[in-house]
Amino acid sequence: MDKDKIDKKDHILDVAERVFSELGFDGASTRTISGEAGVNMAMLNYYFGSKEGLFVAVFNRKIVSFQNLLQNLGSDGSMTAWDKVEKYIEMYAERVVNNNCFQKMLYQEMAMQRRGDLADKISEILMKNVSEVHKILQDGIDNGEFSKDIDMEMVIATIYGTKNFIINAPQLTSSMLGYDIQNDKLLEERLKPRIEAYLKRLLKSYLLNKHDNTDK
Amino acid sequence: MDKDKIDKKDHILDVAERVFSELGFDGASTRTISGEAGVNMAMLNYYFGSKEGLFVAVFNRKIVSFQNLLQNLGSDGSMTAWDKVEKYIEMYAERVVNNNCFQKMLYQEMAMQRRGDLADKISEILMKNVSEVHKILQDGIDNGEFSKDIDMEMVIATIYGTKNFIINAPQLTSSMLGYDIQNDKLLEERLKPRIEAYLKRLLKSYLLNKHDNTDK
DNA sequence: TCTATTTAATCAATCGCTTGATTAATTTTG
DNA sequence: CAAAATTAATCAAGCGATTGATTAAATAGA
Repeated sequence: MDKDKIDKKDHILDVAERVFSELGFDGASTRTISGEAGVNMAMLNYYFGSKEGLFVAVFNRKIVSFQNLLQNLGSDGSMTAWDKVEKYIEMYAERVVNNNCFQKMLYQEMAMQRRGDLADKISEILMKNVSEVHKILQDGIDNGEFSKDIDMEMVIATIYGTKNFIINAPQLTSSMLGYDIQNDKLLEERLKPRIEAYLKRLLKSYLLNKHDNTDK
Repeated sequence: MDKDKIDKKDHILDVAERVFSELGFDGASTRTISGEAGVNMAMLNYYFGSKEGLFVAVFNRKIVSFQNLLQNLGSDGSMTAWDKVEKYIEMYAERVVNNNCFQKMLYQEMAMQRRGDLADKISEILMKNVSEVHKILQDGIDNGEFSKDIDMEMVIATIYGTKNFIINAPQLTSSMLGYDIQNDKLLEERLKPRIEAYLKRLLKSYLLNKHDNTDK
């Protein structure tokens, strides 16, 4: 049946997503992926053309949800800029829990920029999100909510970077925080609200604060 | 000659460090490393035992400079806690320029936590740095300089994460910032001072600021 | 409707290649 | 000469990819 076919491809993508993010592109062999998915090795090439094709397929499946996450938020006229930032932080913290496996793989692949076209494609997609946040921040500056001399690009780097660091260096951050962030329960109940509260307050004091010009 | 031997090993380590950080552990083959270093492949095993031994050797060579970077700073009684934070940010921004190649590899390896013992070793080393920063922040709280309810661990994640994000996703951040951060000149003249100024102000407003307790 | 034909899905087997590592022979050094 | 350093050649293992055969499903022809 058609439904079964789609399910099977989706199942492969699910497994591939997990294995890729656990072992990286190189570390994840097609044998491992097909083995864990319970399908013949040749099926990967049959469905996705190549190993890289499979990787791209995993990536593409996520793009849609990536795309429109911010769209509505940015164009919502009923919220203040700061409300939007808060809302974005909440959406982002949510992804920490749900998509961290995939995002880990994504930034791994981007970090070692082999297969340059793919890394470019990834960053091109992410730039759309960046642009949306950028727009929100710019609006906040324009309407006087935010300090006019904030470094918008660095703020974005902080939001993404803080989360990525915690997720991508789990041994270190688990040791730092005193609990295992690879444990889903602890991730949801402790880390997620903590990141959320922290980022809100950190950015609130930076964006809204009126800075004095006296440098020590 | 003894000097030549040491030079040769050091040359291999230089090349290995670069190739590892460009291609990752898996992507960097021993043939590539030995080829670019201009030595026979077997020399890597002759000198370092194995590929992983070579990686550890590259890592160990850096440890010493890692270790004592913060040591003096933390135990300096003549500085305020905030002065120490500023100084640390400056030291850290300096490393952005000088060691980003190595640090990239380091976080790559930690991210995909295969070869668990190695990743554990890396994070164990880094925890020493984390502890030093933690101590500085705690001192600041204790003497009333910093707000008592700051999230110290998250602050650390922000410092490391912001920089790592910029360095590890160069395509994305170059596109964001409008100039190529892989260009050493631009990295030194534009990115480094920018990160420095940004982190100082970001953390200053967070650490020193007195927050009101009204949540919208 | 029943059969014939085409298409899609799946498989085991294997191809050529690269990997990290090792060997044994050779060269250099002291 | 003996020890250390270096080399070319080779190893088994694992890789991604492809093959040709087999099965299941869909379609067409009577």
